[in-house]
Amino acid sequence: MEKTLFSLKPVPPYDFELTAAYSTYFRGNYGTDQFHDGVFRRLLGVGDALCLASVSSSGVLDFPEVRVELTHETLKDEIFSVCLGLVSRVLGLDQCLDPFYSMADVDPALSEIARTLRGLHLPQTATVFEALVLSIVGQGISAQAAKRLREVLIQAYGPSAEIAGRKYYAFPYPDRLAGAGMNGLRSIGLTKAKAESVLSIATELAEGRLDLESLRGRPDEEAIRILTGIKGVGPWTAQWVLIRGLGRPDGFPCTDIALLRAIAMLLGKEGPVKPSEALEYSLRWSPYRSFVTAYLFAAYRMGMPNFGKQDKGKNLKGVSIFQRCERRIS
DNA sequence: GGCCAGGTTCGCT
DNA sequence: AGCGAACATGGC
Repeated sequence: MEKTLFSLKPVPPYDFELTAAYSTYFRGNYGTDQFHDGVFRRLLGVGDALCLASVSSSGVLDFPEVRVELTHETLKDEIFSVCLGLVSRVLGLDQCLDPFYSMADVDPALSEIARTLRGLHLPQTATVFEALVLSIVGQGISAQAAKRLREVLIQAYGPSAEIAGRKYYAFPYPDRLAGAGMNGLRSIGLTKAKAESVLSIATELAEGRLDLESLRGRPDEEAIRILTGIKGVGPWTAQWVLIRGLGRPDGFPCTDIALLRAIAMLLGKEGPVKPSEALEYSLRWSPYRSFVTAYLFAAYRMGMPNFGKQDKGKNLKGVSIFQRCERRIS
């Protein structure tokens, strides 16, 4: 194993800790991602090689810099740039938040959350395939159940490497999931419908009959049309792929129950908010609705005041990350 | 044990 | 167009 060091400069403002914590859903471990003691780790599949990225902050909010350590078995030079590109994508280093903040600053409902979470970028998956599969797996079940199912899938079929006495998993390649077959996918707890959907996508991808990465070059509406044309992929899933996989700024999964709850709280509504109402209201946030969605989820998970989940606010070794961010409100 | 969770499809009216 | 059922799992 070799180690190679790099330094990258994210677009400011960039809160490394907050963004890395968000990528693990404020739980320290989530699927392929780990964030402990200020170090974010993720095993990356590059071609037929594996590379562990260990990332930590070496800057501050408005002058951000991250230190990237790549652990690998003698990689070719050109592979490094691929790895760094993936790190940048996964941690959202290149996103510019300024236009979103300009919009949020003058929105009474949003301004406090945006200020509190200033520097939170939107973590993305390494591939569109990954976002799609993770979303399908998480359909219609609780966040806890989704986390568990995703982890089982990754650990059962993802390539792994043991480094410094610790085991890491990369996200499964399409051919591995295709090879798992219905039996394999059912056995980890997917419904028949989800297993069929994942299997068909993985198979078509592995056989080169489907190219999800090419969605990056298409406009939102077209990407949605193509995605929802896939069996098992509805509007909710397509919007999350837009946000998590394609890094688009204006995704909005208006049928998401947790998002609807968050919006109800944001607007101080007692009863449930209907998807159509949420969608109509959200138009004022366009074209930055992906950021709104993520910031609402983050606020919810961090247990911001009047935002539910107070008990879950303590994470990262019992210290509420909210308490750290709270100091920003003047 | 029942019901709701970060939905989608299919088969009915 | 709109409604209900089935689907697997986790937590309360």
